[in-house]
Amino acid sequence: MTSNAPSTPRERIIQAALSLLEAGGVEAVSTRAVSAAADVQPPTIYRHFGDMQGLLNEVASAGFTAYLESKTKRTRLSDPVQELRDGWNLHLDFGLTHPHLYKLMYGVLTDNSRSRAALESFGLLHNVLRRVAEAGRLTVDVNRAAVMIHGAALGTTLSLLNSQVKDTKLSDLMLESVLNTILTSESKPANTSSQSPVTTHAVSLIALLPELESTFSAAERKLLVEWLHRLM
Amino acid sequence: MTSNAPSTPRERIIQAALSLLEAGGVEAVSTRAVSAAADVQPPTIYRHFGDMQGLLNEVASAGFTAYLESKTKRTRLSDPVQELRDGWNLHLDFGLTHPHLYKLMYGVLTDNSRSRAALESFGLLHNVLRRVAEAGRLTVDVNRAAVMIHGAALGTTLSLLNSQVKDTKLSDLMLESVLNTILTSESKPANTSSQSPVTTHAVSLIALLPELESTFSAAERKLLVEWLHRLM
DNA sequence: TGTACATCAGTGAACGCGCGTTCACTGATGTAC
DNA sequence: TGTACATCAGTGAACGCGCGTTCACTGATGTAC
Repeated sequence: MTSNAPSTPRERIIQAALSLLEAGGVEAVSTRAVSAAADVQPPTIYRHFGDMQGLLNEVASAGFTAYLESKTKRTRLSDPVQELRDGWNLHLDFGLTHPHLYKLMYGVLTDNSRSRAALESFGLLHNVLRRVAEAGRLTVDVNRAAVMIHGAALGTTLSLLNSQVKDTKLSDLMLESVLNTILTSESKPANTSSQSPVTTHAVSLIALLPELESTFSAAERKLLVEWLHRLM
Repeated sequence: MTSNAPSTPRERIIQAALSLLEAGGVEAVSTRAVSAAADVQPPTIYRHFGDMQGLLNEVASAGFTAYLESKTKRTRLSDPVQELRDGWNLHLDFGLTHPHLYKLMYGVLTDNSRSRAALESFGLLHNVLRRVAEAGRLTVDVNRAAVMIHGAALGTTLSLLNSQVKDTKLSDLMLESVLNTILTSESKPANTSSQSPVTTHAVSLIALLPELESTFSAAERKLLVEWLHRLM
């Protein structure tokens, strides 16, 4: 299992902190717990990272880098918009598989400005968007586009993390909403905002169904709702 | 200044906790600090709220309610879409003026599910969206629309809180992006005729049914058509 | 109306604990001459 | 090559502190008869 355990104290400390973070959240990362798990005395942490906050910063950065490296497929594609989509999916996947690390990275937990790792990821997003802009496909300022995409990704990720039932289409809908706003029309996705009219009518009917008390029996109503949902 | 200081210990405790929260974040809300500020002994907190978590829950709820009440203009408008926009702006304003309370409410800080206050606000959103759906202007399921709007609002609020430079147009762009996805085009409202909207949707669905070759079995289709006819 | 009793909000003091951090140290490694 | 010295990563032990929580209590208020 831990065959390739890192050998230097510094690496062991970061690894131990990362494990504690993923398992129990940022509150589980204490100097005592870390030093015990890394088989080191507490002062060693201070020698390497200055203080607890320095360690957390390093953990965020290391965790993010490790995740990025594990996804080596992330090459530069010819189509920057496709790269944008890939990056979005990568962002969500990262957040959903590493919730505590994710929250630490994006400074949601503290008042601190974002971690180095967050700035790095924001830089990647910026670069892709610049290429989109160079291709003449962006309708808004690069920075504004970056903030929009990042905000949408953040909100979507946190919503999915907090919700019990995962809406698998949520992520796609959110991305297409934003792309629809920031991309020129020729590069817009085919038909997301204007979903098939069938869906619209089904949605409306379901909403109006309670008014139709006497039209259907309970059993009929149940089956009808089920069918209408099939159309959405 | 504090002319109208609440008199009961319970009120004083909640007020004190709220003040500490707004001033120094959730970490500043300790039993010691609260009891000192409320001029009460620590055990009084336990008598009223069970434990620290209970107090925080109450604080989130009270703070949110107080904010909502301060915005009494929030009446039921004839246009639910306008109400949606108002609600969005209210959400962002709340988050930006009460960052710590906001983060506490929406459970971003902990693994806990959302607070009672968050559920309440989500319920309000749900209600407005149901009216939008009834007006035939929603292209997606009510719940999905609610999750999308909430996610976008959350991400936008947190992004603005974390960023140094506030992009004042960000909020509007995000809202319009989502609305563009979940609303039907406003220029062609679903019910122009004098027919009841139910009839319109039923007619439209029946007309579109032939496109849905694979969605229903022959028997299902037959029954569905019969039911839709009942609505005409 | 007066007495005896129950209820219970709030008090005062203390508990044990884990926290971040610091101090004086040791002992291995590298460097100058 | 050998010796003397500087550097510095890591140790072992301890610091003071504020934390959430608990205990036994007091004294005011309400209620039964």
